[in-house]
Amino acid sequence: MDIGKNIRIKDIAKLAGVSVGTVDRVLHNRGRVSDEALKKVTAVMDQIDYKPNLIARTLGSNKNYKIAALIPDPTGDPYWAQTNLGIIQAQAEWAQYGVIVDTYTFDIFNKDAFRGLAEEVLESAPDGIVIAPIFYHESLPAFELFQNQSIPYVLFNTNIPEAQPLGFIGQNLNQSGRVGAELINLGQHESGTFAVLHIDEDVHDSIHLLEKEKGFREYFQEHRKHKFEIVDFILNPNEPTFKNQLIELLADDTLKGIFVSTSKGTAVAASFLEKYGKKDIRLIGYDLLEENLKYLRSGIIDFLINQNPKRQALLGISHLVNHLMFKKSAPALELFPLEVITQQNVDSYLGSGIH
Amino acid sequence: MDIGKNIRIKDIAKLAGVSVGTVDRVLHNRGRVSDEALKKVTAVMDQIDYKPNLIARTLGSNKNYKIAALIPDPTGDPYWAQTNLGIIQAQAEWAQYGVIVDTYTFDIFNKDAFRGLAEEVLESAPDGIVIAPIFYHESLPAFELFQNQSIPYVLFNTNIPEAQPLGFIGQNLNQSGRVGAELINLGQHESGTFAVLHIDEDVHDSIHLLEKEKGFREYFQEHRKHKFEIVDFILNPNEPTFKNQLIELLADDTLKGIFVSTSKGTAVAASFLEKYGKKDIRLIGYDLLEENLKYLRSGIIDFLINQNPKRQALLGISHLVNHLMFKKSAPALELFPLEVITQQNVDSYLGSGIH
DNA sequence: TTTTAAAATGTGTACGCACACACTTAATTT
DNA sequence: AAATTAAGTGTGTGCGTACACATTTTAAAA
Repeated sequence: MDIGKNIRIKDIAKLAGVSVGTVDRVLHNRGRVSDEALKKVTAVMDQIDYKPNLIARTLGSNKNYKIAALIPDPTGDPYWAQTNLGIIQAQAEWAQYGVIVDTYTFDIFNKDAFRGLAEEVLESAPDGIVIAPIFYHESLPAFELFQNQSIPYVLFNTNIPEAQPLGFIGQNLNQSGRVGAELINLGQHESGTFAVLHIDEDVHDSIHLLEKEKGFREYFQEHRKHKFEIVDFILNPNEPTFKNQLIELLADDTLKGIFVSTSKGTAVAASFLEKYGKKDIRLIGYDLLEENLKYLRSGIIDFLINQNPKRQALLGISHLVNHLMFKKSAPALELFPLEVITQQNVDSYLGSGIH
Repeated sequence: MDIGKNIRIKDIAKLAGVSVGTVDRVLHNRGRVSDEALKKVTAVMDQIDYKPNLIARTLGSNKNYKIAALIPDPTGDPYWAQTNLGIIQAQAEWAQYGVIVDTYTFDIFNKDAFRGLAEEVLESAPDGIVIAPIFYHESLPAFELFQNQSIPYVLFNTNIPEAQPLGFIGQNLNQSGRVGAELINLGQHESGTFAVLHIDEDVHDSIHLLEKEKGFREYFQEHRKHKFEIVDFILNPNEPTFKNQLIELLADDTLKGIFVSTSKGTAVAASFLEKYGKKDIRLIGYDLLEENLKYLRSGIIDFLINQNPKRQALLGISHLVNHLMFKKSAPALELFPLEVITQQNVDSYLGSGIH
């Protein structure tokens, strides 16, 4: 291995017996180059392993990139607040590289407002967009707009197969449900009932939640050691019937475990288990939200599956910057590991700067 | 927020009414600067938020950094092979920035050879060192050598409190044992026996393994719901008595679970459980080694705690590069999350490029 | 006061790449 | 054959920082 200096364009030029300008034209195939010169340069290129100095390249173009982040309003919403933290961290991390991240938030109950927002974003002419497209139908026209203006965009949190983004960052929801099933099933030696709860103020992403339930049920079909009954509920905590529905569920003495498909719903379910002294019912939910941590530490919640909303946002922006600034491509599909959080390992996650 | 161009040294100079050279001297406090000039520059610095352009800075210094990685010989050792993979990945990742990583391997049974290696490494005059210091006593003089030559070094895998490295990358072993205890205890409703096995060809890091056991036992002292007996063994698979010791252990009908403190030992224990049809005994071990994955998928192993040797090495080198090249400091203590791996989430870990 | 040293400050260049522009040579047109 | 256009090629500059070196200013010594 030759340890010395890296090969520069200048070196290629010298080896090929042409000027740096010609090499530059060959490398980026711009301008015109004679067949003869082209041959000489490509001959050298085949011989050596030229790796452009990304630092120098970036310094030269030295643009100030503007990135737009579209997420649901994080105010009073612990899940999207985590996402927002990821955006803020990305902002701080990339600020010194001249990257500016503008966050645009929308009301998760107001689909119409979302339509207008996409246009508002475009007016600011961003160089790239990261978006958590929780509205399926309303997102499609937005993507078309982005595509027309050829603005690269990255999806996270919710995947939309019809879109053609730079990449998607999230988790395999079906497999996530299977993990939930596996954890709820562990060490259960008697038959009984498991409940799947979709607790959400809104139903916009119920499709995604149902994907988790599908995985959950599939697991038990493949591992039918004991006879388990699985019941499922789609609950809205704002409905007056909500409380009674849960109480009725808890009254079932055969209930062995509860799998909550939403992060916010997890704490709600936990509060009921605590209130009615049902500590022995295994509870599995999502995400390291403050409330959830409290119940995890007190033993009400047994497992949390970490969706890592913060890092999803952080990585989404990093992908975009790598694409824009360093012309580095990232995998189109970045599926995060399905992290299992328990009382004993939760601190190791909270302490780790990466997560 | 002012979106325009970032503030450059040139701008500070103009605002302070001095030259860029003076600003440079103030920023890096080199050379002499008059009180008056110092005051003018610091006054401007207080006003504005100057963030040096790391790209330009790096381009200028444009050195070829040489990093030495000291690890146990990965040949025929799946754990250190993972570590080696991390080094190779780091190599590829940083190659275009002019970073060269030289790997020095040593025999885990030959402490004397290790002493010589440290000197050999120093002869190559590396700019930084990453090291997995599995020999406690033999490492100390090596660190002193590094310190004397003021070569920055990063520890990973094994922490040595007496050392003064740039940072340590690893896990909290006590807490790791607690996680093992928690997982082995989950859903166990009858009293019985748990075994802690330290299966290792060598005893050099038994101190560290015992730290895991300590955490394991502490967990049960704090959560004494049922009456559990905990037995522990330090076993060498090369000893002739090894097989019988394990068979004897498995003959105990009250045995509910086994916690293996080493990654290689995990597969060994699994093979015994499989051979003697003791599938119901809960088995918890370490790391995503090929062998372990096989037993995890077949259900012999119930949980693996991921120590992520690959990423430990990768991150160790990244820390060093950030320090050398970008003058960015990293946390002195990077404790990885204690990742719980199960049959259902293992693929999400293997598929993820980050892990 | 002049000389000499020290302190303070300014100027210039390299780092590697991208891109603008000027220049040379060859091919057409007038 | 001269003038014009096009094709091909080389030169030069900026990006922001770091650092070497030249230059100016100030203080101390002769």
